[in-house]
Amino acid sequence: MLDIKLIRNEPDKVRAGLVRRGDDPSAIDHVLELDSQLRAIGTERDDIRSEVNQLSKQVGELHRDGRSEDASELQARSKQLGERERELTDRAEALQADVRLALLSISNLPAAEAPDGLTEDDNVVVRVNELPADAYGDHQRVPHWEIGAELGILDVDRAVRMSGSMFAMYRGAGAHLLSALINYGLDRNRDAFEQIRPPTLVKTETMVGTGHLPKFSDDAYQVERDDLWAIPTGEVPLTSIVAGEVLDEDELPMRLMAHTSCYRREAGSAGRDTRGLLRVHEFDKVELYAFCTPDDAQSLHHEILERAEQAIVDLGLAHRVLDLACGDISGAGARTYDIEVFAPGADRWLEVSSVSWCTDYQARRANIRYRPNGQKGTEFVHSLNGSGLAVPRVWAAIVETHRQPDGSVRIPDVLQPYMGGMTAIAVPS
RNA sequence: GGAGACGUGGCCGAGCCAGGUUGAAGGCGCUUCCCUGCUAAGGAAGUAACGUCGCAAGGCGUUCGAGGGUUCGAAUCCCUCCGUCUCCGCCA
Repeated sequence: MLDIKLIRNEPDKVRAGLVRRGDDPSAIDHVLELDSQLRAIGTERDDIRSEVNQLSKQVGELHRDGRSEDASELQARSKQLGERERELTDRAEALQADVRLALLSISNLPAAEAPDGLTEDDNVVVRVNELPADAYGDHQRVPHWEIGAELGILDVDRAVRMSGSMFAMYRGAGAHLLSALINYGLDRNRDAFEQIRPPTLVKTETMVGTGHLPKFSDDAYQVERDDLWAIPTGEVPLTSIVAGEVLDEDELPMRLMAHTSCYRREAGSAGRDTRGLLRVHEFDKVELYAFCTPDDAQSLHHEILERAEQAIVDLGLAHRVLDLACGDISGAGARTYDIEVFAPGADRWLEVSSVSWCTDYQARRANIRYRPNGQKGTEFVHSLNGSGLAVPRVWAAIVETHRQPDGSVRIPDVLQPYMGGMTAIAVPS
């Protein structure tokens, strides 16, 4: 969430930022109104509390001096003030909740460098490593679900039978390719990122802390009986690792990565992209994450982007990088790059990574701070996240791109060590 | 799942079942200064976060796992929840 002080001091700047996103700037006026009421009531309440504290202290002294009789008048007055105090506290708490709610619904301000525009058509293509349309042979123009069935490496039908639509099951070399991709994704970042294997079921308050609730409750799987939620992304536990903590500056930047399953109900996209692996309820992902000082944020942002991008390039896939327009950046982000790979069989670009710089927006909500060296006090950290590798779509792009005229699928060189030296997945005889 | 013990400031650890100058003793760590060929040792002072008011100095408020309750007043009493530890049971 945004800093209420920023909204107070520079409301026009905040409004301008929201307008760039296409959001309604009047939310700011609402917050300011609530905030000024809250402060007025808070001041009055604090004054009364102060008086009650004074009186109580005096009562204590009287009791100690053996003059308990003289205390009753003070006690009566204090009790009376207490009623008023309770009243004001109730109102203050209600207002506080309102302010927080209003604040939570306001998105992060886009970075100055983020491209203008409100829709995905305004996204700026930063880099393309695209082959001409006629570079793909007919053998590559086969969708992965057909290839998967032919080679016996992807069994959607049986997955659907046991779990319903939009679930998938990998078999044999297909499953091997899946685990290879995961290990490949982790190993390339092991030089700088600490690997985490977090829980994938988390408490309600954890989901709230990262902003995935209540806003996206329809899109998350809930285990009601135990009040747990299946994580929609590794970002949830990774953010929560240091939630509420004050870090030493020496601990920053803190770079974390995790391979987790991710669970999404995809409630808003029922009926869309239902074929194969384009959109599934449960998928594997290697997530890269970093907490850092504001000074380091932009260079880290580019580093994570480069790591995610290079992983795709080394797999021999056509890809492009988009600098998202203000209106297309998700709520917590100030600037986001998307990486898309081209899947020739499905004949479309697939988003495989979204690398976001969240400034201190996420940290403020999750209350993650650090102590700047040589200064007193604390500052909120900046947080960055990006998919190192979203497995199913990359799997799909590999299978389609590297399909050979004889129907076999060549394993990219960089993955062969992860598959016991296997160079291709052959057509069953 | 059953029985018990516990949860205090950056850390350790008093206080809690005698509720009132306890935002919290003492120690460690850290910062500054003094002493000192260097270092070590020693001495002095300082050392939470957040909110709010104020140009500032500073004032006020909140926080002793979380949330409620009792009271003029709660780290201290009561209730609920979360977590940790020990024992028993159960099970990968």
